[in-house]
Amino acid sequence: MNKQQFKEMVGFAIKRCEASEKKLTPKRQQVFEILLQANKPLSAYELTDQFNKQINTPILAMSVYRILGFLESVGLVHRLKLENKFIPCSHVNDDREHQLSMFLICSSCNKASEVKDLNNSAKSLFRQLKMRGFAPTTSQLEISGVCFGCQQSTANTIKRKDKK
Amino acid sequence: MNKQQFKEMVGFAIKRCEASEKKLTPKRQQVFEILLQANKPLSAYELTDQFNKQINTPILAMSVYRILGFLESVGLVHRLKLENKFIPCSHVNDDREHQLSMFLICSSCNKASEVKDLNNSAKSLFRQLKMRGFAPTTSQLEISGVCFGCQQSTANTIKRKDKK
DNA sequence: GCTTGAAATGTTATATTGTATCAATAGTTA
DNA sequence: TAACTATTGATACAATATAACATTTCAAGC
Repeated sequence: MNKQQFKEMVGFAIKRCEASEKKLTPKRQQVFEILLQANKPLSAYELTDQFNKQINTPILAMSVYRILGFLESVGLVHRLKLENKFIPCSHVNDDREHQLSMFLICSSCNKASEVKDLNNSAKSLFRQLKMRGFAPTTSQLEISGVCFGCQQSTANTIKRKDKK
Repeated sequence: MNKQQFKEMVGFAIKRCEASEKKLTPKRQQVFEILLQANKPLSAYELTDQFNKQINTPILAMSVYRILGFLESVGLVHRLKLENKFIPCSHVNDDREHQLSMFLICSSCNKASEVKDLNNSAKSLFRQLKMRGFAPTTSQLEISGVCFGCQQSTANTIKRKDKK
């Protein structure tokens, strides 16, 4: 994430909080910023450690949990249940209500990306379930796998091995 | 789950372990049976408590974790990440390799059911992702929502309220 | 200015979930 | 029987998460 994007995201957070008349206090903003900089999901405790390394007003894990709860409640952060970690919501410049997000979690590099429900595949899956009597409320599908970059490097590694 | 089904499931577990040349020890079988009887997902500690209520040879949570790990490794138990709980695999009489399971978790009654990927909806979702560069390895989709039974009772409750 | 009430944060304690480690035991094989 | 392996016991501890109450901050109204 470059500086420009970072600023955009922070600006979005400020806007979002103003819109819902909630306060983005310094610590709340700092927690959000650390999550942005991390570039991968962080656990609450990893976040706490990072906070205390970077910022001179110390914070306790308890507060981090509360702040993460707040950020989640205003839709700025998502909690990944597969890993008990947190990532910032990626929908800057997109105030539409979150329909259905998918989180693609790479088991190789541990990064996660939030993607839209392309082709409404997930939506149609949910429709199937509904037709059969189960009414989904999940708004978040978490899928682990291997991202494009890691597939490439694995392929290269194998190639190199072959050459020997 | 009736007695007949229960016996079938236990029989399946025995068969499955024999097939993979692993031992289904008494405790392993008892843990599996408790999970069957529970009729809903249990956490490792809930399972431990239940075990110690029902069975006179006490067990520690540590052992329960190990046994759950074993049962998972032979495909008799699934771990639901959404809730950190465990349920028995429902695929009795079905030795095919587990392709893709979906777990429908009711947030009202807390029961969970494992369903097949009807219409290959999930499969086609995964295909979409693969085409876009992400290779899913998840074999388990967890979806929370409200089951049919609970939808009915909620509807009835609302009706009753309306009458007043 | 002061006060007061609500929201945020600090602080401590504790609950819950999960793993590491080494000892003891049981079951199997030579 | 001896020796090896797998299983389980037992203790400790790590990691994740919440409860409860105290303190601070800060805006609203006097």
